[in-house]
Parts: sequence; structure tokens; C-alpha cells
Amino acid sequence: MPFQIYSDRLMRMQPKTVREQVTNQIRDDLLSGRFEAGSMLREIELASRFGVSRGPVRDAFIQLSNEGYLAYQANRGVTVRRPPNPDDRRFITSVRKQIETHVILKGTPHLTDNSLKNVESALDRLKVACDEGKATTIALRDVEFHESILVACGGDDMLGAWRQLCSRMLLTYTRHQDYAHTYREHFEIFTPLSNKDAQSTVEAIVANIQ
Amino acid sequence: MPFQIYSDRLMRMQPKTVREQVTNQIRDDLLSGRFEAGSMLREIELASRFGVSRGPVRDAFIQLSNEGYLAYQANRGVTVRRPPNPDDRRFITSVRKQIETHVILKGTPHLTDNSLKNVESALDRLKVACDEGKATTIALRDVEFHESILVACGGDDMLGAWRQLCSRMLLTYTRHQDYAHTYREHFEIFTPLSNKDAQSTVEAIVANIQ
DNA sequence: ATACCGTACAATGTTAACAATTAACACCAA
DNA sequence: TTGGTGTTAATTGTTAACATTGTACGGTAT
Repeated sequence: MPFQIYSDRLMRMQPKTVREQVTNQIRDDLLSGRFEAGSMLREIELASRFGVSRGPVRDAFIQLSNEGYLAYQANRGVTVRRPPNPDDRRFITSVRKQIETHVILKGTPHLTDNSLKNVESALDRLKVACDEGKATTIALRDVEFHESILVACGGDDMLGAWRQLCSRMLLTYTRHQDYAHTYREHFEIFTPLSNKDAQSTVEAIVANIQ
Repeated sequence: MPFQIYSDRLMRMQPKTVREQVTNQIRDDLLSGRFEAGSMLREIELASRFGVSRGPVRDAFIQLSNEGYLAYQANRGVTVRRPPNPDDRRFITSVRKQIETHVILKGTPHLTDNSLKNVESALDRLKVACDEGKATTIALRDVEFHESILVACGGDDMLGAWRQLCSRMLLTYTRHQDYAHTYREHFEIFTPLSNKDAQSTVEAIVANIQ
């Protein structure tokens, strides 16, 4: 069975290594807007903040650069990347829809109870976030829900590209103020999925992504 | 001006850091099929082969995992990923066409002489590879040519996702035996591009990607 | 005043030692 | 035989010291 790089984050398990914890923490901070776009991140500063050495922080910088959040310059460190412009944003959304559609159509027949359970718990976490009403957390859970579907449908080959696209989008996450509606929309994705109704799932997903 | 992570590889400059050299070397080896799909790569082994410490090799593993070549498991190291199945392959090709089309249509008007020169030298290197007739090198130069176009057209926001898609495709690069034809096809992409004829460039690109 | 150069400092890059984890194997008991 | 357990070797994870690079600042000559 293929291995999921971010399974710890996705399944909300305690990350095994310091590197994973640091990476997750910095990613969350980036999505929460704690770091200003264009600003530089210092290895030493973050290392001391987390109480670890520079090694894992370096690893996290490399990974987050590849995920699209940070820009890396040799001997000069990393800077926070800016969100995409509206034109690219529209295009990225279109590609995202295609990828999710492709993976769902292909993977729905092979869904297992276990993988569906992971999707369901992702939905639960989204609900908790919506109840709390904290926008940045909702954004995170939103993406994680979609990610859990891709994983459940065996879309490992697409996951990397999909994450690249989503990471940039997340930096300008905007949604209805109506958080209950946000949850309902995703619930209406899960329902047909759990019935292995690929066509309806795709329709709900395409309507959701915008 | 945004920074290009792989510019050293793209411009065929001497990589500045050991990490970049190691990353490039391992990537080339992967594309040459030196490492069998599914096999494990050992930090110590590669470090001693390159005559460096494990640090840069670790960094390279993280990066190549994020690029889609390797699969990473905590405390267990990395394995070489398998190429995508035909179904996914077709889909990936379709998305690749869309991305390149989008970036070219948007970026052609803003092309500079300098950026065009980078594309031209990428084309030159492809020609050298075609003359030599070594398939793996041609595959590499082929992708680098397309990448240089994306960079020239300012497609930084798409580059990460595009690379994710291409990296997997490269693991099963197959092309005409007629290497001269391969070069000519790419020459016919460059010509309209250098004239800032976006429409013809896109047509040539779409015909080329398969 | 301005341009140039050299020095000092602060940051990243690299290394090697040490810690923690994993997997394999031998061993023992039921 | 089988199932579990402890040991051991191999590998990755982490750290801290050291090396190198890049930037900023101040002095000097023009």
C-alpha cells in the first residue's frame, strides 16, 4: 500500500518526528497569516521558538518551499510567497476541479469502509471548526476534507500536484460568512460518496470548489 | 523578481551548494533508471558515493519526495516511486497541456529578450542531446525546455504543480526513435514564441505534448 | 560628496557525533 | 511447531560545532 506523506496531519495523529511537528506548525502559522507575505523566516529564530535545533527547521523550510508556501534562495534563506493573482486563481480552481473529478470517478468503486471513515472524521473536524467560526481553521479543515477524499479514492499520483495548487489558494481563503452553509455543502459531498455514487459526488464537489 | 528554485539546473550553471549538486545528481540517476522502482535509497550509501555527509543527501531526499520521485517514510527512509498507470498518464498529459497553454497565453506579451535567450539555450541543449541520441538525456532536456518556457512566461505560480506532474511522467519517457524529429518539433515551438505569437506557440505545444 | 574597498557580523551550509527507532533474528515457553 | 520476547545491528533523527557565504557598515581615496 502506498504511503501518505502527510497522514499524520490528515488523521490528526501526533506527528512522529520533530520535523513533522515543526513543518505542521509553520504551515498552520502561514495559513493563519501570522507571517507577512514577502517577509523572511529565520532558521535560528524559529528553532529557538520551538525549542529545537536548526536541522528540523531547515527540513521544514525545504518541504514548505516545495509545497509552494515559501521561496528559497541559496545562502539567503526563505521568504513567504504571495498568493496568486485573480487570473491564475481562476485557472487553478479549474484544474483543481478536474483533478478531484478524475480521482473520484476512478476511485469511488474501490472505496473501503475504512477509507470512508477517514473522510467522515475529516468532515467531523470541519464541523467543529465551523461551529467555532474561526476562518483560518475552517480553511485548513476544508482542504483536509478534500484531501481525505483524494486519499480515500487512491489518488496518490495526483496528490502532490493538487497540494501545490491548493497551498497557494489557501493563502487567500475566502468563504461565506455563513459557516453552517460551508459545513452543509461538504456534508452534501460526503453523502453521495458514502453511497459510492461517483456522479453525484462529482457534481457536489464541482459546485463546492470556487 | 520571483526566484526560481531550480535555476541552476535550468540554466546549466554550476550548482552553488552541495545540496543542489546532490539533488540534481540523484534526480538524473532516477530519470536514467539507475535506481529500480520500489527500491530503497540509503543516506549513508549515497553520501559516501558523493563524498559528502548525510545532511545534504537528507535534504535531497526531502526535496525529491516533494517533487514526486521518492516516497518518504518516517524512520524508514525513501523508496523510488513507480510511474503512473496509463489512465492517470492520459489525464496528467491533459492537465499539462492546460497549464502550459494558460501560462503561455498570459505571459507571451511580456517576454523579454533575456528570457527568450534562456529558452533558446535550452533548445540548444536539447539539440545536442538529440544529436547524441541518448534517450534519457533527451527526456531531461525535453522537460527542461518546456520548463524554460514556463519560466520565461512568468508562470512561477504554476511551476510547482507542473513539475509534480512532469516528474512522474518522466519515469516512463517514450518518444519517437527519430530524434531529429523530436528536435524539429521543439524548434517549431520556439519559432512562434520568439515572435510573440502566442496562439501558434500553444498549437505547437499541444501537438508536441503526448 | 561619492565611489570603492575591506572588515565585521549575521545568517545559512556542512559536518560528524550522538540519540532514537526500526526490523531481523535467536531464544524460550506453551 | 508456534507464538511471543529480548537482543542486536542497521538506519534514520537530532544536535551542536565549524565553514562558508552574503550583507552592512565605515574608512579611505578621488
